[in-house]
Amino acid sequence: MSNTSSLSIETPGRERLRRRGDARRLEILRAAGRIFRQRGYAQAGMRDIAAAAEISSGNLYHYFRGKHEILYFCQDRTLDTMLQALASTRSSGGSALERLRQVLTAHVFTILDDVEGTAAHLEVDALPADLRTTIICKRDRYESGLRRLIGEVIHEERLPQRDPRIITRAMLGALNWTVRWYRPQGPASVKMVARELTDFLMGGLTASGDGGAAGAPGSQGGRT
Amino acid sequence: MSNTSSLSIETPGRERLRRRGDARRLEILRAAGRIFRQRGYAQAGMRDIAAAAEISSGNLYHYFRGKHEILYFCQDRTLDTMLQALASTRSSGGSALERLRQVLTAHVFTILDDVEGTAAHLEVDALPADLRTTIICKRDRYESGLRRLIGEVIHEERLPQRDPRIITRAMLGALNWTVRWYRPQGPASVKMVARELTDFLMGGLTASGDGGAAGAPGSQGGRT
DNA sequence: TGGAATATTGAACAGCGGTTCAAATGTCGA
DNA sequence: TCGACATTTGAACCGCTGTTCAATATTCCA
Repeated sequence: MSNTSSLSIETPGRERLRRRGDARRLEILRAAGRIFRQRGYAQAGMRDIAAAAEISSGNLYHYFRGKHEILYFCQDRTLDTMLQALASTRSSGGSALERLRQVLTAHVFTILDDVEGTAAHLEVDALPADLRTTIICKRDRYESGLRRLIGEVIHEERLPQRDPRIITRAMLGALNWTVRWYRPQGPASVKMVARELTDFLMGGLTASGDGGAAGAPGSQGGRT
Repeated sequence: MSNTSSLSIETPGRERLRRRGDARRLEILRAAGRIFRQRGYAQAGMRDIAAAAEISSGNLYHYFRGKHEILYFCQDRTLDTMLQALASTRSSGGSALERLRQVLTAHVFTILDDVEGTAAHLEVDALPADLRTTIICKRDRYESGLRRLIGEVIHEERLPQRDPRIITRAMLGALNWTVRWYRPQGPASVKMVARELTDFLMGGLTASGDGGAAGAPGSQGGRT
């Protein structure tokens, strides 16, 4: 966080200033996160972000090198939250099934929460190469942690072997997709959505291990 | 498709010309679809699309009113394919479970197929208002068709009641998310991905109807 | 209080990218 | 072959948007 080159001795005053700067920096990130979720990175203008943060557009550049960096820190913050949730369940001592449920629920909240929620971590492609590799690395850490957890569930519950990579991504897809359709004004609360989603992802639609008749491997309809 | 104002009588020659124009129009849409999937709508430039379609940038405007319209037709085509798949299973006479499996598989192919696949239908927000409403309407028709099918499955198989709207969107999320991670050069073929995904979505992770201990409604870790 | 460092502003800049356009070329029926 | 119409081109246009900058205001320590 502290990016100030520590050449000068930090007097108490300086310290307070820096703190105030960091606070403002966080406000900006929150505002940017909101705008990004509303319009997407490409559509969000610096002037929009500035307005949402209630400062002038030029002033943004006093806290960040540019739009890229704002996006970068948004993503970084979100991923940190998710990694933290992953880590905290690891020490919770529950069964793998319970821990997975906790992680999935936390994921929904991290994305959708109206105050702190961000979906910026979905726009990786918008980052320049150097920043992108850092983020992708962190994202992969989260994904592989989740994958390992899913692997544990499969092992503990003696479920039929499946490719955990694809299952992980299926879950991430279902979770991340919520930003595309969830609206706070809508009928469902974040809590309800998280509940229903995890229920579905954990339990699945059918009671049998294999989803019914393995129908029609041959192509049918449209252009399969 | 035929947008030519039908004031003039169509001579056989005109007809052939129009057909040739339509063929080119389709080539452009295919090329645009590829570019959109690679870079996303915002990052895709008209000059890129033109290059991919092997024509000059200015010439694009002889076939489409602008970038918006290209996206529009891409989305329209994709949705038509999906609606067709939905309709064709309806008359296939299989059980609801089988039909759902078919639709999910077809969905993956429609998105990921290397020749015809498009993911443009995910970028609804980029459209201007008038075009957007048309597309959203069609997309909703697909979604509600899928939702109905899922409802039938729940009813036929006597599964525990859940909110079909959220389940539908969970499935759509898992399916549509594939564009974010699937790479043709990667280890898995489209067929394998479709198979694993539908297996997961149909059968679910666990054998029991309710995914294990309903762990910890209380908040834990991170900022839930 | 004075002065140095920090914050803040809004106008100006720059270039990227969608679009337009006049001109050249190709196509087809008569 | 001629004329009408479709097709194609590439340069020029222009508005939008990220960014810069010089000037002004604010903050805080001595």
